[in-house]
Parts: sequence; C-alpha cells; structure tokens
Amino acid sequence: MFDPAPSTLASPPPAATPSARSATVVPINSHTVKVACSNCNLRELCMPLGLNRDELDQIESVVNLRRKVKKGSLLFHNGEKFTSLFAIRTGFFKSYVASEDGHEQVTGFQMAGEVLGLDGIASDHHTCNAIALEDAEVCLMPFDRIEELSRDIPSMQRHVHKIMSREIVRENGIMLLLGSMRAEERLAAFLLNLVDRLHARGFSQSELVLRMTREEIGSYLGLKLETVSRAFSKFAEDGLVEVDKRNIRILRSDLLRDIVGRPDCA
Amino acid sequence: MFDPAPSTLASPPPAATPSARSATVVPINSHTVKVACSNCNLRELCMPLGLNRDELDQIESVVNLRRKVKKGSLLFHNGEKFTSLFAIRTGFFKSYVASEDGHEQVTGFQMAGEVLGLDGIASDHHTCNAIALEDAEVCLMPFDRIEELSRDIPSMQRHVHKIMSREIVRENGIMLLLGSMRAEERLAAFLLNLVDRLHARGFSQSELVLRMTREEIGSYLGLKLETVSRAFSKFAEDGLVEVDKRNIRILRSDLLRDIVGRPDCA
DNA sequence: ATGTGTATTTGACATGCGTCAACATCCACG
DNA sequence: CGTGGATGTTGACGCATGTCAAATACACAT
Repeated sequence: MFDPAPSTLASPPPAATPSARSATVVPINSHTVKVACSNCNLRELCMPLGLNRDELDQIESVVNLRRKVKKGSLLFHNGEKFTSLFAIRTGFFKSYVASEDGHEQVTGFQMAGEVLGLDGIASDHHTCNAIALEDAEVCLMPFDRIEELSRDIPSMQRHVHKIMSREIVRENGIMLLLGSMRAEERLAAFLLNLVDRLHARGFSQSELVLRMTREEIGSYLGLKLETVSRAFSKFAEDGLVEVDKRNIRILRSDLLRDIVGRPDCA
Repeated sequence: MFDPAPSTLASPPPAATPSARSATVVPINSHTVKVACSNCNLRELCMPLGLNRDELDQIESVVNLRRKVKKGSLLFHNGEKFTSLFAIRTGFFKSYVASEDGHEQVTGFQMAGEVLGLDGIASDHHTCNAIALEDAEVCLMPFDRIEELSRDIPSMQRHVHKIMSREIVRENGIMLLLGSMRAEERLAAFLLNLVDRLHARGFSQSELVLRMTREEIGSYLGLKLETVSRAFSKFAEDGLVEVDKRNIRILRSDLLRDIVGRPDCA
C-alpha cells in the first residue's frame, strides 16, 4: 500500500487563518471584516470571483457570520426556512433528499469554496438536507443581502446567476450518469470529478481521501454499497487505482477516463 | 378504448391570439408590445408572475422577439452561444445532453409557460440541446436585458432566482427517481408529474396525450423503451390507466401515487 | 485490554431490467 | 391504394446489479 499522506489530505488548504473559537456562530465585527473574503484563499473559487477591489469590499459586508458545523451535524434540513446561502470555508458536506418511504438520495458532495442552499430559494424553504462529513466552517450569506448587492454590482449579479446555472449543468451531468452509465463508469466518473475539484484547491492530482462511506457514494451514484466496493476492488485489481480504505491513489487516470467515455469495454 | 379528445388535448390553451405569420422570427413593434405578456394566458405561470401593472409593462420590453419552432427542429444546441432565455408560449420541447459516445440523455420535457436555456448562463454557451416535439412558439428574453431589469425590479429579480432554483429542485427529484426507483415507480411518477403540470394549464386531470416516444420517456427515466412499454401494459392490465398509443387516461391516480410512494408493492 | 458498533470486503444467489428478435400498427408519401 | 419507415408491443433469454450473509478490521467508549 501507499503512504496515505494524511497531513496534506486530511485538511483543506489553509483558508485564511482558521479561528480557534469555540462558539458555533461567530459574528464578524468591523475590524475583522477584511478577513472575510480578501484574505481568503478561496476567493478564486467562491463568491468574490471576478470582483474588483471595491466590489470585494462590498461583498464582505454580505458575509456577516460564520458558523462552525461539527462532523455529523446538519447545516440545514428539509422544510427549514431559507434565509441564507452558505459558502464552505473548510470541511466537506453531503446534501441529500429523502423520499416519503425513508430512502435517502445523496444529491451532491460539496467542498471548500462551493455554495450550499440554492434549493431553498424556490419556495423560501429548504427542500434537501446538508450534513457535514467532517468538521466544517461556513460563511453565511443572507440571501436578501445577496440580492441587494446583485442590484448594485452587475458582476456580482452575473456571478450569482452563474453559480446557480452551474448547479443546473452539474445535475444534468448526474442525470446522464444515473440514466445511462454502468457501475464502473459511474465510479470512474465520480473519482475523476472528485480529484479534479480537489486539484483545483491545491491538492494532489492522484491522491485523495474519501470523506464519505461506500454507502454514501452508492447513494449518489445510484448503486448499492456492495457494488461500489466491488468496483473499487476491480479498479485496484486492474491496476487503475490503489485503494486502502478511504485513501485512494489514482494510478491510471487515462484508463479511468476511457472507462467513462466508452460504455462497453467490459 | 376511450375518446382521445384530441381537440382539447392536441393544442395548448389559447395563449393570446396566435399570429398566423409565416416568418420564423417575429419582431414585436411598439404597438403590439402590450400583447406580449399582459394578454398572455400564461402570465400566471411564466415570467410575469407576481409583477404589478407597472412591472408588467417593463417586462414586456424584455420579451422583444418571438420565434416559431417547427416540430423536430432545434431551439438551441450544445456549444451554441448563449444570449437568451426562452419562454414557451405554445408547444412542447425536450431537452437532452449527449455523451461523447453518442448516447442521448433526456434531461427534461418542457411545456407552455416554462423556461428553457438556463444551462447556458454558466459558461455563456449552451450545454444541452432543446428540440420541439410539436410545432411551437417561444418568446425570446435576452439575458442581459433580464439582468438589467432584475436590477430595477426586485420582484423580477426574485422571480428569476426562483425559476432557477426550481429547476435545481426539480433535478434533485429526478436524481432521486433515477437513483432509487424501479421501472414502474418511475413511470408512475412521470405520469403524475405530467398530468399535474397539464392540469395547471387548464387540461384534464385524468387524460393526456404524450408528445414523446417511448424511447424518449425511457431516456428521461433511465429505462429502455421496451421496459417503458411493458410498464404501460402492466398499468393498463391492473386497471390503473387506459393506454391507447400516446393517449393516456389515468383511472386510479391514487394507486399510481401509492406505487411512487412505496418502493415494494410488487 | 475488552467490548460494541460501524465500515468494508467478499461470496453465493436472486431478479429486474436490458438485449435481441418477431410482429403489429400507423402514417407519410408516391 | 399500396408501400416503407418509424413507432410500439410482446416474448425469450442473459447479465449486471441487488440481496443476503459471513468474516474482518477498525474506532471508540468503558
């Protein structure tokens, strides 16, 4: 097996200096406002994207609270009143919907710099749940403040629209995956997507640590956990990846891409 | 069999007086502007929703063109530059994405009052295709005009956000369907959803005419056309629906709902 | 250390749906 | 009025994945 390199993989890249406060909700007073976005390492991925200095100052007035979310606890849940979007500073989330009979369908995994809560805009109430898969910190962005600012800053407005549209496009891709791919294609696509997003955040192109269980992966991919496990074993057997529990090393991303691309290569 | 009632089902409810012009793109000049939204029967479903009289006047300045789309022709396609959203006045569309290997995945069916093109905002280019399943007419809404107006009219801004969020929520539901339901549950959910949307447009609660093939239904639901056909036959055999080609009469929507709700009722 | 619960892997078997094929029906068009 | 292509139905069969079960490993609390 390989060295899981937990020190670099276990924690996201430094997103400004994480405060060590114990309170769950941390108000940002005037002299700490500057910390919010300008100094955040995620500014190239998150809300401030494409804003100039002045606009950056303004958006920082939107991000007025931070919230720590402990591993396993809910950020929001189905039916809860919608007031804010959440930008992830650190940590890892899953979002999921539940059908009446209790089945849970994971609808996405979100990492630092990504935005949660867009589902709530439609009806002023959240229609899915978001749970932290590791200790996390999020920035609260009250949506009416976002809308106010969007009216004043066209580039901000466009960015908000792009974020929502991107989510629509992502879900289109998942529909393609769920509707037409087979188990190994789905897992290959999943791994490549995850490692791409991690790489954009400064992590390795080839190593990753899964924050979710096989069952959660299966739920996202429309598979049972045993099928996910078998697909991992198959990939390992074929020398495409090394699998040690949740530590994954991608050895042949080219072949993984082939698997995604061609629906029938045994 | 039953009377397919084609006269009421074949054409959507009157959406203002349909012009009989033959040109594909119909510019709306100043004295016909009023026709655009105020008189449109879809104003309770479409963009003008929740706007007052003044705001209605303004939104009509956004809808500056109409376009006729013949059955079988593309409204937009993957890779095409994104400039406008499309509000459907009459007709019926499918949107779909294609994977590299040529497989097509239908991502949605859209009817009068619904909006197409949201996928294009993210990258300024469309990432899916939209094709008319019957002769159709759409209103073009240049997106930069929508954004301008959103800055002036908060209720308009909120409405645009709601439309995008609604699409995200819809796709969450499809993920649940594709990820965890079995064939008959999927088809039952599909039929109930279709008839609900048609009913909101003044059609029957129990009768509908499918505008798409079994194969297109199957693509949307992640099934093969034979499986769709068998599920229809099963429903008919069990007395839940009457099926005559694409004419469907729902006899027991209560039982259809049961099928959707409970994953194991054989 | 010990025990308990969760996560993962692997095997054996069952089944729902896909695949392949034949046939029926309908509509467009000559 | 006939013909060909698209669409839809149905049957037989196979396979990918689900289901059930057992064993192992690990995390964490006592």
